[in-house]
Amino acid sequence: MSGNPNAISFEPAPGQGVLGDRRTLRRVATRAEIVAAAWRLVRQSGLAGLSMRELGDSVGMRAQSVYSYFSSKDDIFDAMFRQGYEEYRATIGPLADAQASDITAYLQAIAQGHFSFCVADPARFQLLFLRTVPGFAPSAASYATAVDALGRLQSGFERVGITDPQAADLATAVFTGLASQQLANDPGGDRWGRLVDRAVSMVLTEVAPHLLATHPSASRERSTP
Amino acid sequence: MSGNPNAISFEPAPGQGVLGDRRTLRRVATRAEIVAAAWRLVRQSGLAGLSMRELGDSVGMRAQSVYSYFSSKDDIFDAMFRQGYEEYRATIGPLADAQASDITAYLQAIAQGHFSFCVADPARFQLLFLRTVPGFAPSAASYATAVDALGRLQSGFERVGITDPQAADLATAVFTGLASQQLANDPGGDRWGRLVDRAVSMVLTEVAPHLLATHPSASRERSTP
DNA sequence: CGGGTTACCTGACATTGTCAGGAATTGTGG
DNA sequence: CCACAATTCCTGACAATGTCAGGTAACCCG
Repeated sequence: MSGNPNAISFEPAPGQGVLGDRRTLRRVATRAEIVAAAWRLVRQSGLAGLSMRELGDSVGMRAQSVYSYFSSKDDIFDAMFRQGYEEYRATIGPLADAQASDITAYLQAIAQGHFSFCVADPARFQLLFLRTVPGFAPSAASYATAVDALGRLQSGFERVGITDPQAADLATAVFTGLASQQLANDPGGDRWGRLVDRAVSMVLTEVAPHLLATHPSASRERSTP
Repeated sequence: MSGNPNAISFEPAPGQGVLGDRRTLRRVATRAEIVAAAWRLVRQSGLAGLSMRELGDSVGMRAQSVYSYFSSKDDIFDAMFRQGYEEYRATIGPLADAQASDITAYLQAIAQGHFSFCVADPARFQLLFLRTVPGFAPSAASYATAVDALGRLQSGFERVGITDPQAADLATAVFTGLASQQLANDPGGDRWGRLVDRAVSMVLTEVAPHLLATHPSASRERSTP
């Protein structure tokens, strides 16, 4: 069973000593290299433009050899999906953990971070948030990563008083909707990006007006013509 | 030049009399039949799953024969894009033209219509609003149709006092964002659909509070636990 | 230095969008 | 009515795709 070429393992064979993971090390490095190359290609040709041949070329091997690292193209997307959400977590987490004295400023930082993350890499946004790749569905493990990462957003919302799940859904829809519109209708511009702060105050007024009332000065920041 | 097989014309040859559009009639009918079949296939296999062979089969011809009606696959997407926005116009137009005595109810009808239209056909939503098809970009004519259709939404917004372009952008982002989240994270459910009315009142409060103030009873509708 | 695992390769297959060229159908003018 | 012209649809073929099967060379351990 350990010789099954279909079993893509990137953990050392069980029962093996501390040594011998020289190969394993090299293996995970190559996997990472492939995923990095995939991101590179995807950024310039779109998600659907990712070609196994090209991917192989860009890491110096034949397309078929990639299959000893990933069981299929979707498996590569899965690794990208996971990594994308790890990046997301790394982006949003610190913002969500930050000082939240000024509710509006706090949520603005999160919303801006979310928006920037989305528009910074359209292909990534499409993979993580749009579920638009032909037959791709994340594996359970990758999905768990996604849930965890989005949980950080959620907990950020909670800290500003958005505890109602429906309110949180509304907030994510607003912020993700801005990014989506930006990418679809004005890529490279800021037609929707400049609305983020306004959207924040809109959402806060809707879902947590009581908290805003205690900081009446906070919602005035966008009134510079 | 009139014998150029690459020229896909669905207008009668210039200089021809009133008769002789028998062929032309048949031609546009077949084109429509092809587009209809394409929608059917796309609805069950996704946008990227549309195959020329399958499409040909489903209208009773070979894939290559489709090329005498459409110059390429993208050309078919273009026709679908156009038709999709004509449907959108037919959906939103009447709602935008309706009586607008109760501002909130009026905008709710539009928002619900928009949302229903989006989630009714995920493939269509993707084609019209997400711009996620590999190399596709709408032709100038189809784009004009889209602009016109979206203009109806815009004019609906204007009738409830959303005249600021930025406010309109914000509103479309909110409503389209809800649909996008619904399709990506809870297809078939209504986790985001039930937030539409709430989103309407949120948007109105943000962009046209003065108008809401004159109808204070209108924004109370969602307070049923 | 053997033996087994691993890394990569070549070859092949089905499927894709699309071009080139031929046959059959159709509508029109003499 | 019939020949000409246009159109409709076909068959063949090409390059590119994702992926399977099987072979060879490199590595690591005892």
